[in-house]
Amino acid sequence: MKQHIHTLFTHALAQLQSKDIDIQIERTRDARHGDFACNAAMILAKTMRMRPRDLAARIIEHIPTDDPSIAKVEIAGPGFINVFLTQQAYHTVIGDILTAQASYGRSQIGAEQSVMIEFVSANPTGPLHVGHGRGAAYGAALANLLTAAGFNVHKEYYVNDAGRQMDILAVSVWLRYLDLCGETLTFPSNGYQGDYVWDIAASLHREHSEALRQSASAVFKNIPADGDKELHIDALIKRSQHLLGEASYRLVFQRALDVILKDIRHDLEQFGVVYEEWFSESSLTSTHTVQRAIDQLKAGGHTYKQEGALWFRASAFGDEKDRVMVRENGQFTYFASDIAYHLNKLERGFDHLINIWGADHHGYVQRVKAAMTAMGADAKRLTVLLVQFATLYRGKERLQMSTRSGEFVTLRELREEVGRDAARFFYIQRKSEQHLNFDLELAKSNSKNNPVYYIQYAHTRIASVFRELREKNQDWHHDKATLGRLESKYEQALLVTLSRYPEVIEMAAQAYEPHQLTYYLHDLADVFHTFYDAPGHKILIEDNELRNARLSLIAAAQQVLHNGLTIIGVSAPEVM
RNA sequence: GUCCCUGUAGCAUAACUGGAUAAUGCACUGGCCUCCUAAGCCGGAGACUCUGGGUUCGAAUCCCAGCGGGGGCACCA
Repeated sequence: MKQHIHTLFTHALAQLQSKDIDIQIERTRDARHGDFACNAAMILAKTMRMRPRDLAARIIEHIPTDDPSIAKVEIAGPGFINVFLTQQAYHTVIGDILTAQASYGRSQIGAEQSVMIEFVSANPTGPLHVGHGRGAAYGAALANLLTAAGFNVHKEYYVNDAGRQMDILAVSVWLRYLDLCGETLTFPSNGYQGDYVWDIAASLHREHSEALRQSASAVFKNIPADGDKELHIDALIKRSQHLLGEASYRLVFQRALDVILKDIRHDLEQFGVVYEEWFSESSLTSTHTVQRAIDQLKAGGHTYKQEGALWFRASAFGDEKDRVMVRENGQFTYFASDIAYHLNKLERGFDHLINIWGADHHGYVQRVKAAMTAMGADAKRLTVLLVQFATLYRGKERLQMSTRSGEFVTLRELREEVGRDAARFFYIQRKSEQHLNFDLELAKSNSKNNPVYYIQYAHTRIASVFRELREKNQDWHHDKATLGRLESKYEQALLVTLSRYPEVIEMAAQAYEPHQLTYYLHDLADVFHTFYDAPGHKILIEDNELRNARLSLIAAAQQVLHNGLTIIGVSAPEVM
């Protein structure tokens, strides 16, 4: 609809001047200003040396008067051109919705371009906590939104299964295992202390009995004191690898990784978040992609050696300073893997890359883009969306979240406490760059006033009407000839809101802002509830024609509620 | 110190990305169930959009300065 108006104005302007002008058509806030407004006259007034209202009058002359969707066109205020639509224009919306069904609102702006969205990608060193939930909900909703906008979306989780944190996890598990074997030891303060570590250790103990046992004194002999936490844990890693030997260490390491990854995957599935691919960081090393990325940068002359380390000249590409890729001890940095990962993404041929990162990764954006540029890629293909932290409160008390100390609140706990639908909705209700205060007590105690239930309830009420209709054995089929009976302001408001849906999808997708959809759905539910409760607006009435017209209307509303809720990952229940 | 995000009713957030009278929920308050689900509806009160300049026909939105909140500035991941 909006597109149609846009086309009419573009043609009208083309007849007034030769240049192509990018005009804006907007929904009006106030019904007295019509349905759509165009501000072209005010913007062009200066360059055309005319008064805005005079220019508006000339533009209107070139709007066809016989267009079936336009009732009238007016000039208002400083030079707005307001467009009023005909009833007929709105009636076609219902037919569109009922015909297209689940695909109503799908747009072609994506033009089948491929987009890869990488999100969550939490280290597999413990269960997901509530902070990860935000990235999960946001990423999944954004992926659905982009799909609806006509993009080919590929969702991916980058598994950091290499590196020191994983070794710390493996050692943590092994030490707990030794404890279960009856060894007496002091657990390193830098180790992972969550209960899940005990669980993994217990499973190892059940399966391998004491086969992996070493004496605590052998493990801790000559290990630097825990006063220097980093030194202490690093020494323990080396000692564990030495005592266990390659194969056994690998066994402990792999067990920890498998259990946690399986848990994360399960957790996300329960949260309604599924991926096309779980990409392993260590595969980058085994396929020599890291080395290849480094060689490519070397060949381009973007590296240098200093103090035994290999540096990438990131500062030459807009980063604050140069970055190390290969450490003095010969190991790749995390950054080196990251460059390789992005090289791999580029090679897979995606048109757009989207990374959803926590705000703490802010410093990484520039350097990754710098590396892409240095490798000859267009850094604009990569969009990094930073999601601010979610802070969890229980009443006034702010809860601490640290995977290391094990005192975090997990995503699973949150889901069990407030429910999947409410959690998904709350997470994306605000802009991603806005801080999120999540008060558990409020979410629980106020669950009846929850906006998500308000929207779902609208869907349920409609389902209930159709249940009633079936019970009465009454027949209904959409007949556009009856739509003329929809004359009240309540019915009109519903029609207007329903017609906005495709525009909302496009705007939300283009701005990467799923929260726009949550607000729209609340609007739609609001307009529906008002209609439903308005005097004289009962749906199942004797007047067949009006009844059928209203049934068409609410069937369309139900479809749009369903479509929108599906995109944000919330269920559309038949009964509540 | 520097870079990024941010400041809107008591609280939490919107504002079609520069448009017309700043919207929604919670909290507060007055009404509505012989009626398709009251997880609902109708009404009331509540805002100098942090401050001071600037750009514009028009600013919560853009620019500059200041004040407050969060985050980043590793041969950690």
